[in-house]
Amino acid sequence: MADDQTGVFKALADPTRRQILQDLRDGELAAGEIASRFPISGPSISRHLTVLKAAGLVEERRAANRIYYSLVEERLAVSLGNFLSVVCPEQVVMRHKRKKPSRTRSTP
Amino acid sequence: MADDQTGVFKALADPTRRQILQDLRDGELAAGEIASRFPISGPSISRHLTVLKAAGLVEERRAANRIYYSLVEERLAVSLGNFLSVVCPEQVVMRHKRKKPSRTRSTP
DNA sequence: AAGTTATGTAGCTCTATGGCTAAATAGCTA
DNA sequence: TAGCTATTTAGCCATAGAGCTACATAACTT
Repeated sequence: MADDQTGVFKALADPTRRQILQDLRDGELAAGEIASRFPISGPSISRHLTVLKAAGLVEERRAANRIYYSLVEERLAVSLGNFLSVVCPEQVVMRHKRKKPSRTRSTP
Repeated sequence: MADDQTGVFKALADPTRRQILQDLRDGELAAGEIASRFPISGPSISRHLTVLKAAGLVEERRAANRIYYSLVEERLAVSLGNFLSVVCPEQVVMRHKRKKPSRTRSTP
């Protein structure tokens, strides 16, 4: 994909893909489970998942027969957050999430 | 455009349009001034501006011969912010901007 | 091994997108 | 009015995008 940011925004430009991300908010789902939520064909969903994966917005985990997809929240937050902070820094605040806290204290 | 959100995300999917928004961050610019910053033709820029305007991300002001475009910051912040707050609410915080404070007190 | 389920890949079609040039419009300026 | 500048509109082309069906893979289940 062109640059990194373009990959993310292009991925988000499709309503089906945005809905997939939203569906993944509550936890991972197998490809088929995702497909069953939409009126379009399995292969089409498969391609949407490929696009999301290429953009780094989802990850896959293979187990048995299935392929489970899950949201990469930080990727999404960082991409959009970066753009927002450049174009309208006054209106949105990124909540910084430590990548690796030096010593894990009480991480709820 | 499909729904509102799709209009915004599709508009943002193009790097030239994102750069235009970024250029407008420092204040309004005439169409020609914008065009002169890119290696592509005037008419192409004009169409990009039409897309941004349709998405509600820029506004135009006509003065004399010129058409000045300016950023609609809130539109951008609210669209992306809404989506982010649905998909990964933990990571980004919208800074609420009062539309019309009933009585302006000490707004920190 | 054979069959079944879960997904992805190939290849086709149609529409949308983005770039270009040429021409139209709008509004100054002389 | 004639002409100049700024910008958009029209129309063309090439590429990308999204949907579909048919087929190929992968991995379980008998």
